Amino acid sequence: MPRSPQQYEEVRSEMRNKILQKSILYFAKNGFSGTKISDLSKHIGIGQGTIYVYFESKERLFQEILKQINRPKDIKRLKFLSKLPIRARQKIHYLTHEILKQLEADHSFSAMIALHTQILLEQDEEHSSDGTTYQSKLYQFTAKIIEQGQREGSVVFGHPLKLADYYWGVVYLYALKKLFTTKYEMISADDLNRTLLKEKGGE
Amino acid sequence: MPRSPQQYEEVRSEMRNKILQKSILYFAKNGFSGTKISDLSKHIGIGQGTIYVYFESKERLFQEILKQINRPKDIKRLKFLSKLPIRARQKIHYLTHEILKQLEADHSFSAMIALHTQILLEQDEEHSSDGTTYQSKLYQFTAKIIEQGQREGSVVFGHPLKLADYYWGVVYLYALKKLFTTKYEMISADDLNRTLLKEKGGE
Amino acid sequence: MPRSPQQYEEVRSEMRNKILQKSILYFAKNGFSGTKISDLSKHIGIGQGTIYVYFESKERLFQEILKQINRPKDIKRLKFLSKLPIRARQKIHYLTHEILKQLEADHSFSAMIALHTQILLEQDEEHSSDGTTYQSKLYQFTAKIIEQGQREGSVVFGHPLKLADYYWGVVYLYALKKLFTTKYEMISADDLNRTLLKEKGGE
Amino acid sequence: MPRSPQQYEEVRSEMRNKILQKSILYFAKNGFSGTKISDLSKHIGIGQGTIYVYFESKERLFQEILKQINRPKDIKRLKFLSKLPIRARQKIHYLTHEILKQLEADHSFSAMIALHTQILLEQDEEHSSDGTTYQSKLYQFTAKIIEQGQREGSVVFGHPLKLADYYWGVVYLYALKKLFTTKYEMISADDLNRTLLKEKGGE
DNA sequence: CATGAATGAGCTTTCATTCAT
DNA sequence: GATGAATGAAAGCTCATTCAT
Repeated sequence: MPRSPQQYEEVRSEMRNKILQKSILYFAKNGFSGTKISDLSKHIGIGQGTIYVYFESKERLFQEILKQINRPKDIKRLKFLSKLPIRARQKIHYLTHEILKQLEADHSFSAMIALHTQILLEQDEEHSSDGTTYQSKLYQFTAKIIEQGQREGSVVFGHPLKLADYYWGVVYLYALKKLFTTKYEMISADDLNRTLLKEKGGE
Repeated sequence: MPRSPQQYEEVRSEMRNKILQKSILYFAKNGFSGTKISDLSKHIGIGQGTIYVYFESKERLFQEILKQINRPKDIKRLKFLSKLPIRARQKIHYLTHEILKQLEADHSFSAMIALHTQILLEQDEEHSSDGTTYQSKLYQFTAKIIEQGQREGSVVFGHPLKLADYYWGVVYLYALKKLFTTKYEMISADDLNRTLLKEKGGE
Repeated sequence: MPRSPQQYEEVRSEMRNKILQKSILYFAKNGFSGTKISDLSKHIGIGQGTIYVYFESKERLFQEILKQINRPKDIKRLKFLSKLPIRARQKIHYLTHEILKQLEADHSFSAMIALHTQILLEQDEEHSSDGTTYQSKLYQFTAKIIEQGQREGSVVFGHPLKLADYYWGVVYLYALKKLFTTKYEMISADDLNRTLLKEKGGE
Repeated sequence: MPRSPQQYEEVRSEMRNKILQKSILYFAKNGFSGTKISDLSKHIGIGQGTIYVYFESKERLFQEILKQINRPKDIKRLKFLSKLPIRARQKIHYLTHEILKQLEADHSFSAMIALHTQILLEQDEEHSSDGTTYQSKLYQFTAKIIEQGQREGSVVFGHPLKLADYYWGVVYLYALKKLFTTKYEMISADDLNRTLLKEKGGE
C-alpha cells in the first residue's frame, strides 16, 4: 500500500536536509571544484544517484547550501541586540561572547562562515549577490552598535562599516582555523573585542 | 648560430619564471583543483604543452609556487627587525607599515598570502609541512617582538605565539580582500596595530 | 472481504493490458532506448514500480509489445481474403480499403506498424525473428493474391513477394506519417493500389 | 616548432569531417539515444575525448549531422532537371534512375535519407525546421515535374505535392531497407516510377 | 498490490597529460 | 623548444531496477 503524500513529503524533506547539512562541511573544507560527488555521497552515507533525486546538479546543490547560510534568525537577533537600551560596550561584549560560543560549539557555524570565503573565491555573480545581501545586513546592525559606541566614547575612531567589516573578518578568520586545523586555540574574547573597543579606562 | 649553454639556461630560466609568476595569482584565486591547465596557459599566453616542458605536472607546478612563497628574504628582514635596539612599539609600527605598503603595491604579495589559506583548504600533507615551516619562523620572530613589547608594557597581555598568529591572520584577511574584491578599502595601520598594541597612554 | 482468485486474476490482467496498450505508442514514437520508464509510467498514470510488478524488465515489456503486434486475427482475415473466389483486383481494393480505414481510425494500428520499423532499427536478434515470422505470413498471403492477379492480368509484372513487400512498405510509410506528423494527409486508395495494380483498361 | 595556423586549420577540418562522416551511419542505424559515444569513437577509431574537441556535446554533433544532410547540390540538380525542355516522363525516368544508382552505390546517401525519419522521430523543433526546408524544396521541384506530367497526360491524377511526398516516401523506405537489412533486393525502377507515371499506352 | 525514494552500473563530459610536428 | 590536437582516466549525471512501506 502506498504511503500518503504527507508521508512522502516528510521523507523527502528529511533526506534533502540531511544532504544539505552534511554537505556544508564538505564544501566548506574542499571548495566547489575540490568536492567530488562520489566522495560526498559516501560521506553522507547514500548512493550517488540520491543526490540527483534532490538536486539537479552539483552546481545547484552548492547554490542551495549558500542560500542555507543566510540565516535570518541571526540577523534578527543582531537587530534586536542593536536596539537594546544598554551601552554599546556591553552589546559588543555580548556579541563577541555569543559568536565565540557558537564557533566553539557548532561545527556548521564555522562551515557557514567559511563558505562566505568560498563565495568570495568563486566569482559567480548569482552567489555574490545573495552573500552581499546577508553580509550587508549583518554589517549594518553591527555598524549601528559601533556608531553608538563612538558617541559613547567606548569604540575606536573610524568608519563604522569598515570597522564592522574588520570585526567580522576576524570572526571569519577563526572560523577557518576551527574548520581546517585540528589543534587550534580560539581567539580570546579580549582580542576580538579589541578590534572595536578602546581600553576600559578611556570611558 | 647556436647559442651558448648560458644563453640557453637564461632563456629557460626566464620562461620558467614567467610561468611561475603568472600562475601564483591564478592558483590563489581559483585554488588547486579550480585551476585548469588550459585556462592557465591561455592566461600566461603560451601553449598548454609548454607548461610541461618546465614542470612535470600541475601538482609539481603548484609545489614550486608554494616554495616561491617562502621568501627567505622576508624572514631575514623580520629577524633583523626583531633584534634592533629599539622599542617594540616602534618595531610593530614599522612592520605594520611595511606590510600595508606591500599589500597595496604588490599584487603577488597578496596572492602569496592568500595561498597560505589555500594550503589550509587543501589538506595535502606535503604542502602543509612546507607552509608550516615558513609560518612558524615568521611567527617566532613576531612573537619575539611581542614578548619584548609585553615587557615594555606596550603590547597586550596573552600568549605571544597566539598573538602573532592573530596579527598575521588579520594580514591574511586583507590579502584575501585585496585579491578577490575590486572596490576594497584597506585596513588602517591603527586597526592592524591594535591587534597587539595597547593604547599609547598606557606606557 | 477477500476477493476470489478469479477476481484477482481479472484485476491483474486488466492492469497488464493497460500498461501494454499505453506503451505501444510510447515505444513506437521514441524507440526502445529513447523510452524512459519514468516517463512511460507517468504517461500511463501509474508508479514506476508497478510496471515491474507485471513485467520483469523494460526489455521484456518491449518483447511483449512486439508479441501483441503479431495479431493472428489480421493474418486469418488476410488468409480468408486470399482464398475467396473473387478477382484479385477486387481483393486488393478491399485490402487497401481496410488498411486505410484502420490507419485512419485506430491509433494503435499505426503504432503497431511503426514498431516494425523499430524492430529493424534495433538490431536485436530476438525481436527481429518474431517480427520476421509475422511479416512473412502477411507477405505470403499478399503474394498469393498478387500471383492470382498476375495470372488474371490485373497486377503488374514482378516477383510476388517483392511486390508484397513493396505494398506493405508503403503502408508502413503512412503509418509512420500518421504517428509522427500532425497535419498529415493520408495516401489515396488509388495511389496505394497502384503499387500493385495495372490501370483498369488493361484487363 | 609549432605548425602554422593554416596547417592546424587543415588538420582540424579534416578530423571534424571524419567524425561527421563516420557518425552519419552510426546515428542513422541506432538513433540518437541508441548511439553511445564510447562505441561511436571506437568505430571512428579515435579517443572519446576527441569528439568533444570538435563538438560540444553529443546533442550538438547530432545537430551538425542533420545540417550536413541538407545537400544544396542535390536540390540544384533537381531544379536544373525540372527546367529542362524535355518530357516529364523522361525527367521522372531520369530522376528514378539517379536515385536508385545512388542508393545502390553510396552508403551515406541511404543514411542521409534514413536520418530524415530520425528527424521525424525526435520531436525537437530546431531539427525539424531545418529538415522541413530541405524537404520542401526537393518536393517543390518534384511537384513541378509532376504538374508538367499531368498536363502532358503521363502522370496520374492527384495533388502534385502529395504525390511528390509519396514518391520520396518510397525512396525513404528503400533507403531504410538498404541500411538495415543485409540481403535486400532493391525496388525496381518500374515500381518506383509507377508511384507517379501512368502506363505507357495512355499518352 | 502499488508506490516512489534509493541505488549503482553505465553513460556523457572534462581535463591533465602526451606527442607528432 | 613550443605547440595544440589527441587521449583516457576520472568526474558528473541518468535511468532501469529494487525495496521498504
